[in-house]
Amino acid sequence: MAGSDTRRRILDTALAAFGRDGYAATSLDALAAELGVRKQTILYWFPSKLDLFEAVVDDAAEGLADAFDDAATGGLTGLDQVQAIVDRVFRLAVHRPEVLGLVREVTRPESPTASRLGARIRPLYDRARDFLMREMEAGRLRRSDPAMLLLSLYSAVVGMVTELEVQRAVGFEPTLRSTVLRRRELMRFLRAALAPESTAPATP
Amino acid sequence: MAGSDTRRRILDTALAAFGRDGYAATSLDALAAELGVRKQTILYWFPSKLDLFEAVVDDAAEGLADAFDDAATGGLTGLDQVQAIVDRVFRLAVHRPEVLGLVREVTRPESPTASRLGARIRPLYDRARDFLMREMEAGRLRRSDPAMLLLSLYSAVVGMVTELEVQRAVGFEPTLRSTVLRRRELMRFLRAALAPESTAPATP
DNA sequence: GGCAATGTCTACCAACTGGTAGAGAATTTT
DNA sequence: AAAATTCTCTACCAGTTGGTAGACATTGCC
Repeated sequence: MAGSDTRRRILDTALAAFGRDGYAATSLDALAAELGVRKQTILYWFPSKLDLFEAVVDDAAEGLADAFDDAATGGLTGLDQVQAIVDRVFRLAVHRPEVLGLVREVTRPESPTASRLGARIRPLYDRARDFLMREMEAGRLRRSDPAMLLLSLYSAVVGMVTELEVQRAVGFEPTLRSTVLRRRELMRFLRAALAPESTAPATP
Repeated sequence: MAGSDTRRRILDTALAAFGRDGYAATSLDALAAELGVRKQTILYWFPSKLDLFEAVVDDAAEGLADAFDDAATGGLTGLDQVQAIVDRVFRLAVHRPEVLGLVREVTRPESPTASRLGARIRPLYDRARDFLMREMEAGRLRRSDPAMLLLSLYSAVVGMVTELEVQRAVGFEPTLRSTVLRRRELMRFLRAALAPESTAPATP
């Protein structure tokens, strides 16, 4: 079964390439060269470039779902659960930045599979919303529109993480220490915004 | 001087296309077709595709700088100044989403001009950092690492705005009302994180 | 050993890519 | 009016793109 190993390798390498360079800028020839294989081998396993991309998206979505499951099986609640998920996403971002690059690529409205992502992400989204509603109901999170809040969370986390790239663009290389600091900063952000209203900071 | 009008039109259309589809997925032929002109006319004004892209980036950076200037000339301070800038960015995002799309494209590490953006954005960045430091010094903003905070702000705002796209991907069309709500939600976020420490919300 | 299935390859191809060379209008300068 | 400049065009081109057709090798099965 060396074959399905090839399939696996193609998926992994393609994920890295699509996540790094984007769909359009990734050519099958370049991909094949990176794999030490001919382009036609790729087309044997995936009938077209678009098919390959969709398979990669599905694969990545599965991986993301697993990561969330992993973070959600500790029986945590409220802010602790949120923190666990943020930690998990950060860890993912550190040793597999391509995955977030792919998310970024695929959420572009003109992406070849913008709608497909919708279907794949939807279950994750629904589960997260249910969690937030439950926690608000129980008074462990500040009450607000859970859908809106979720989008805020998503944008804060992904924004924070992908902006490692911006940091590079602005001119300084991100260090391990700065990454840790950033995660702490983000958690302060989230705690401030999510903690139940006990003592509201007065703003005239 | 119909010529420099052509140049202007090329810049505008190219900004839209690059911001919408990305650099690699935008072909000069398609661009020319959209402009009702031959590809060679584009290459007359900009010697190569990359030159065009750089010109577009410079143009957009200039526009962004103007927008910030516009928001910063009211003599506001502290959170009010932050709010004014956020409002301005949101307004930009609503009627010129391509600009933010371009920012997104250009902050990708493998972008053809990742480093160039650095140079163009740098002045904006420095100015903003100076402002934050001044306001922290004066006790009008909570004290923290200004560089880090700025990146957080950037990611929160851009994340929030570009995530209109994610919202579409997840399946529902963003309405005017939801956009307004989102901006309000973001400002709550920012106020919670930026307000000077008066009554710190207790978290055990 | 024969054979069928699986997997990778070579050889092509039409369409499209960014880019060059230079002709022909239109406008401005003299 | 002639000449020069500015602008857009037609005609190409070499390289790359995703994709097809089919030969060749390898494997497991009878």
